Amino acid sequence: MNGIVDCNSFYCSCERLFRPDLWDRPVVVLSNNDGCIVSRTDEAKSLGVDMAVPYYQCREVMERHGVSVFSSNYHLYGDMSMRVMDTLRFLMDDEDGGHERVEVYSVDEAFLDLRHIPAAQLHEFSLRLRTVVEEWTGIRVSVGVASTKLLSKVANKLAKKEKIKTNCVMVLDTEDAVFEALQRTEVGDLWGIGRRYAVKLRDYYGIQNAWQLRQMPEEWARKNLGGVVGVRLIKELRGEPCIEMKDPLEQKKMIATTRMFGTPVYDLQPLKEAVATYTARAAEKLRRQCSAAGSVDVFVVTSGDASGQYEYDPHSDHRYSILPNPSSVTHELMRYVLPLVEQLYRPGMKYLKAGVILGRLVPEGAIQGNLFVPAPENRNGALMDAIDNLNFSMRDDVVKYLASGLTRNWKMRQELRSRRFTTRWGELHEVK
DNA sequence: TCTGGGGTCCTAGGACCC
DNA sequence: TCTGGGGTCCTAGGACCC
Repeated sequence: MNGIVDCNSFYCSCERLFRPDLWDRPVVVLSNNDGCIVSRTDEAKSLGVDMAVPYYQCREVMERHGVSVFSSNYHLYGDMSMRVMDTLRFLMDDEDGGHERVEVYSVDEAFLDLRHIPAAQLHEFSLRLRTVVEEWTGIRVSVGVASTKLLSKVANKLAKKEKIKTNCVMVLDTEDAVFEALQRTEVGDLWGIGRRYAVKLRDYYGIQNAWQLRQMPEEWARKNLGGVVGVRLIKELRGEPCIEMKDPLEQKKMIATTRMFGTPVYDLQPLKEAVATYTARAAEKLRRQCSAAGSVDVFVVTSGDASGQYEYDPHSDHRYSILPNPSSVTHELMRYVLPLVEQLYRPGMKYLKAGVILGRLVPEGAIQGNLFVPAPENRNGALMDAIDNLNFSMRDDVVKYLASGLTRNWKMRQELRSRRFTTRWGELHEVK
């Protein structure tokens, strides 16, 4: 059997850890740039605060009801995530590095391979996971268990919907249980069915719930639900596992760093500084997984012109270069990135966002030589190591490239961020 | 004034090869 | 005069996830 553990309102739960006064109060956390709602507690949800809604649209309602609002504090969430995952690995007896039973799927979710747990003990074991994780980390989780990943996601969602009745744990171990769960699951709530497909299924095919979808033939899914993706979805609904546990050592195939600007940018210089900064960040991620990039892609998003258009009507444009030799050295990447910014720049435009995407990644140890271009003599590995170590140990960017700029007026807004309680000495929780 | 960031997988279609 | 069939590789774009 397969399980999934999912933290309840993860970002909000992290904020509550250090604010016990908010324990039963409505809380939300905002995306970068304080743009929209990315996490909300049940209390906020019942006030009608929806997920992914722009902050400015529900600000008034939230103020009226005294909702506590936080900017994203990724230092805190990242650290808490590690603690939760470590706890799961311990409880799953997953420490010897052999076959991995815990697959970290996102910052707040992990799939579990439960084949070693006897069927009769699955429920008790899941309850134990839930209880111990809460005791050790303070984070409450929900557990769903079933024969496939997709079905365990269904179980998890239902467990979370009826926390009191289920104690945040649901095991679908009989045909009847699966039937009932799928009947109660709207098709748009299924993992793999997004907004587009949900509308199509409901309006065009009259399919409302997951059980109805399960009755559809595979060939129909191949035609109308994204090819093999749709077929896999139907099979998983029927209890036939098609989505394997992923190898945790797999490397990323692309690495991106992209940001909205805190305030719009109009000039070339700050635009270049921002993109240079993103390049440095992306290159760090690249080196952390010991890869080198064979291509760089820069994109910008504009809206109207500098005269101040009213409507929000974003347009994006991009340019890319293929590197003669894959590289992971920040300033080598910048040498290809910055001319692309100049190509993209149009005076008088209002820039809202920009980003860098590193592609064609290869393992650093095995960079293929280019027959026609001599490899750079010094690969600057030691310099990059030194910068990475400094920046990592001091946490902030103490060493940076001049191309990244010094003033950084375009940096994102984060006006409501809590302290980095668990990762900064200077921001530790104080007990009086 | 104003809507995040970082990924994955898949398909269609064009260019090119023999 | 007239123009196949089979294959690969690449890119753009769509859909999805959290």
